[in-house]
Amino acid sequence: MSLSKSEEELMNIIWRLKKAFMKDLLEAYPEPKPATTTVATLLKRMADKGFVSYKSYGRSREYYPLVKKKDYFSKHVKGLIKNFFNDSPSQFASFFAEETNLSKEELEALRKLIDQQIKNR
Amino acid sequence: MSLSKSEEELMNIIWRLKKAFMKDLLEAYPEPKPATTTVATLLKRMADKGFVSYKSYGRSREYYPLVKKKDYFSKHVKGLIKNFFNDSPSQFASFFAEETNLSKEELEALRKLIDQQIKNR
DNA sequence: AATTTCACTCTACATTTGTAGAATTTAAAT
DNA sequence: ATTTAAATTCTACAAATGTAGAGTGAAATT
Repeated sequence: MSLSKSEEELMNIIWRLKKAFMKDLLEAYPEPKPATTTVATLLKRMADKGFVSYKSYGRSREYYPLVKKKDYFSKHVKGLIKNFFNDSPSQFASFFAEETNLSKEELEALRKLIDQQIKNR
Repeated sequence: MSLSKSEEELMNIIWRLKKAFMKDLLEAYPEPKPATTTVATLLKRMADKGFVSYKSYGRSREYYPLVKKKDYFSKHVKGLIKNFFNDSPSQFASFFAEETNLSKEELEALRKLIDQQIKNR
């Protein structure tokens, strides 16, 4: 089960805030903000799908993520790689290096990182 | 306008084959293959969305992509980066380098590529 | 020429998604 | 205690998606 577009948007807010009440979520939305009921519906669906949970405080709830952003994202990228790059991360990586417009600084930082990785093997 | 999950799957087949008649598409599908009419519906929707077109040969059509895989994919990754990494490709890159399990060889190949990129600036 | 086969169109329908009003609950404020 | 305000639930509904049967027309086969 995965999140839809607008659920994903909300999920991002929740990850960012770490935990939040309804009003925090609404505040965090950019204009034009959705109706409270819309967010409530999304939250319910996301809870059903197992992506968020909450702690009740009287009338209201403090929502928090059940899935780590890293994990969610990992799965995402893996899907992309599988679909578009014959399941080959390196094929993907080279595409990425060529196509994304990284600045010289960014590229150098990235190289440093890769060196680090190589050492760690 | 973007492609749905199953449209994307079909799109991948079309990219792979470069051009294809209905029967080629069906052949290319893994088991369990969808009904012809299902594929036809998807093709129609994809044509409406501007992702594929076709050349008619009598009773049947030869379909081909209107959008390059590279371009489609690019947009995809940009979206991901925007959503999950504050719009920072390098942040994404480092995540990628850390999380994806590239082999030493792959990492070295990737470094070579990055060096190339750095030179080209 | 008659029949079979294939691709396409039309129609259909269940599920998921995006969005939100109405009603309800309940805490907070007066 | 009464009113108000916020959060939740219920209900709804249009659009998008996944899937495919029925019907049609034309090409290929017999």
